[in-house]
Amino acid sequence: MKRTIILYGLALAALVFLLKYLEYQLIVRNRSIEFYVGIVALFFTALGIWAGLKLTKKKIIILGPEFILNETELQRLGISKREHEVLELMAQGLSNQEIADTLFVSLNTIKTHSSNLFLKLEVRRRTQAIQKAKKLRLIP
Amino acid sequence: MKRTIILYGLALAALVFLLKYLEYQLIVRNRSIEFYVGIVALFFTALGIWAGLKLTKKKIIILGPEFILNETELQRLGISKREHEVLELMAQGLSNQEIADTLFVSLNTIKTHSSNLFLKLEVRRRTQAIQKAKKLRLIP
DNA sequence: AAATCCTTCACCCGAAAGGGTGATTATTTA
DNA sequence: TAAATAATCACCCTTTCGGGTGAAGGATTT
Repeated sequence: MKRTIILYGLALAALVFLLKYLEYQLIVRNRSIEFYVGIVALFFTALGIWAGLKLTKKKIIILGPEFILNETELQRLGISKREHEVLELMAQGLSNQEIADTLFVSLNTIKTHSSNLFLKLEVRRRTQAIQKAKKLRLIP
Repeated sequence: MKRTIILYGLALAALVFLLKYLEYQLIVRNRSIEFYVGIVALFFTALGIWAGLKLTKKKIIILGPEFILNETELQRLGISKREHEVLELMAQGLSNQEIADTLFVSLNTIKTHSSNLFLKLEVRRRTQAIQKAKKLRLIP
């Protein structure tokens, strides 16, 4: 930030110098006004681009990756709501028994859901299922 | 992109108009050159800022989150190189047997490594280990 | 009403994962 | 040199996972 302020100061100093120099040139030599105006235009266009870059850089870096559920893929794979719930809890590192307790159903039910999930996701292990589900943006 | 080109064209047209207008003003009225140069400077600074914004916007949005290994945390937890390797393969959804085959060691060795990993990461399952390792930026 | 889908649960079995203990070898450190 | 650390492997045992099959009840669709 300090550097930015210093550079702005230098740019203003350059502006004063440029104006005085052009004024001198206009008297000594005989060139059209457009020529000098063109130079000023070029100089300040460059200055503006630089300023524009400075202004945006930091703002855009703040942008974090936000999760948007890919419902299209969810439907394409035919994953039901309950299966999706199980998938989410699975991704949170819960065991089948813990998932069963969380959803108030039996362990066998969760086993059925997870087996169906593996078939639909075309994987063999829960770690792979989590990986693939994250890749397809089915879970955060 | 088309809009940008059109706007650039409009800006150039405005430049020509501005120059001619200033030329006329310089003859009819009696103002200093600095005044007109100042106007041009302002105009092109604004134009430059706008151009700068246009140029950066799309390029910077492409920036994805890049992985920087948290070696401090790695040392704090006392995770060795080999254990870290196993952790990475684990996160890729490989089974212990597959990890053993990849690293050309026995299944028992991988079991030892993974057990030590779970102790150091204070977790009970590999899914939790992967979760925690990602959170601590030990793996991508 | 019949077909389909979702959810639930059960049983069996084998494979994988995880916990504990102990041991060897090489490298590094004190 | 002795101690500590890292990597390797083995054996035993329990828990968890995953595959296969079957089935019952409810909701939706045809």
